Amino acid sequence: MVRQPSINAQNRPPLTTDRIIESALHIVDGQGLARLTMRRLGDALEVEAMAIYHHLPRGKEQLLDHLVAHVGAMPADAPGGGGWRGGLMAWAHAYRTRLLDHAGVLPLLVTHRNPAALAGTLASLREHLRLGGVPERTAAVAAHSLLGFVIGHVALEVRDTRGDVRAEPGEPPVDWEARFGAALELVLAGVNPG
Amino acid sequence: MVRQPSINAQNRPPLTTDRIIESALHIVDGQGLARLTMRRLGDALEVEAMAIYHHLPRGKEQLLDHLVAHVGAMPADAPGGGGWRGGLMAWAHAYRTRLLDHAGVLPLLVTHRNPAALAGTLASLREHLRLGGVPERTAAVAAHSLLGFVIGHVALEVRDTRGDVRAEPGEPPVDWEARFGAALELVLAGVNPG
DNA sequence: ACCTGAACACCGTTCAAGT
DNA sequence: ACCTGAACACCGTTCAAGT
Repeated sequence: MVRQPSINAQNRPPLTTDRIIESALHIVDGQGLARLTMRRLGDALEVEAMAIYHHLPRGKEQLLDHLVAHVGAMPADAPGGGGWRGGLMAWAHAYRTRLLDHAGVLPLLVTHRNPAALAGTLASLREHLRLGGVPERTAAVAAHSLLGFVIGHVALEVRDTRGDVRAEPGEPPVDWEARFGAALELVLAGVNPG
Repeated sequence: MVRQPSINAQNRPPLTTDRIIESALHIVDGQGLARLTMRRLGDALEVEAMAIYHHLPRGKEQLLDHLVAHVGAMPADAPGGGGWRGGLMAWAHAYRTRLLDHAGVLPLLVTHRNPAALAGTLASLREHLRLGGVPERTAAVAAHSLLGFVIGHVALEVRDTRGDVRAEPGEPPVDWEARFGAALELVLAGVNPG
């Protein structure tokens, strides 16, 4: 074991904005949004809570803004082999997975917080449709329709599934993966090129 | 002025669960969810915060559960003159208005909190479609698709509009009412009876 | 430049006490 | 039964101080 010269006395990595975001997301994913506090985040980073303010001067607000950007930004690629419809379906499935993996930040997504966070994602959806031959005006409507649908559908999923799995008397449990796919086809069916 | 006999010494109406919910919703609508605290709610009701716990033993959690139920529950009527499609469009516009009026509770809607809150609304949508001749399986998918779409689309609206009206350089401001209507038609276009 | 420690003004909630 | 008042364990954040 060769000791590095001039290693930090406490032997810990320097505090960076990226490490703060990553650690915050880890807390939200594992314990829920309510348990994300500056003091707990400081503990996780082995630092006093107040040290965070040196990297995020606007404090917790700025931290939450970063979480929204981190989870909500996911541009769609230009339409490829599967055609624009197939490309959008793949994007929707991937975006759904992202939202489900970070369901704790979903409440932050339906707020005015960080208005620019979803702008890039929306713009890429419009461009994807435009390149697929969908006229400009329809593309704008379809982009809002698709992104809104995915967010709202995941909200319904989270609402129904998270928590203890209790057998309901009447109805069988919903296969959300299949349900989402079917609803997605229904939504995209209404979009016509030209 | 005839004085009522046995009037309350403090001359205030008795504290009820309904008055608590109503007052809480008023705070959320006017000042935002973050400013809804048990102490402020007590002030608004001219009561000590701790008095609320006598009506809502589970405290703030139970209060928020009530807000979700109050805003999220809005069954669709059976299909009438305008046909099932027209009925669903009217319902969607009304539900959108409801959500926009109480945008502060939207973050609570995309949580596992009060899982039963939207069950009645969803069931009424399924029944509406079923009565309109849409087969059972398609109706279930379409109900999730429609409710998810409305919630998600309102989320995008809130995200874009709330806050200071700043003129963006490139794009003109979105007419959200029209955009929602167009996207709604697009979503419903995919639903076919029989 | 980067982090700490104490302090301030808040929270939600409990618990014994009042009427 | 219904409400109060004090208390407890937390919050986010400021600010002067350390290195």
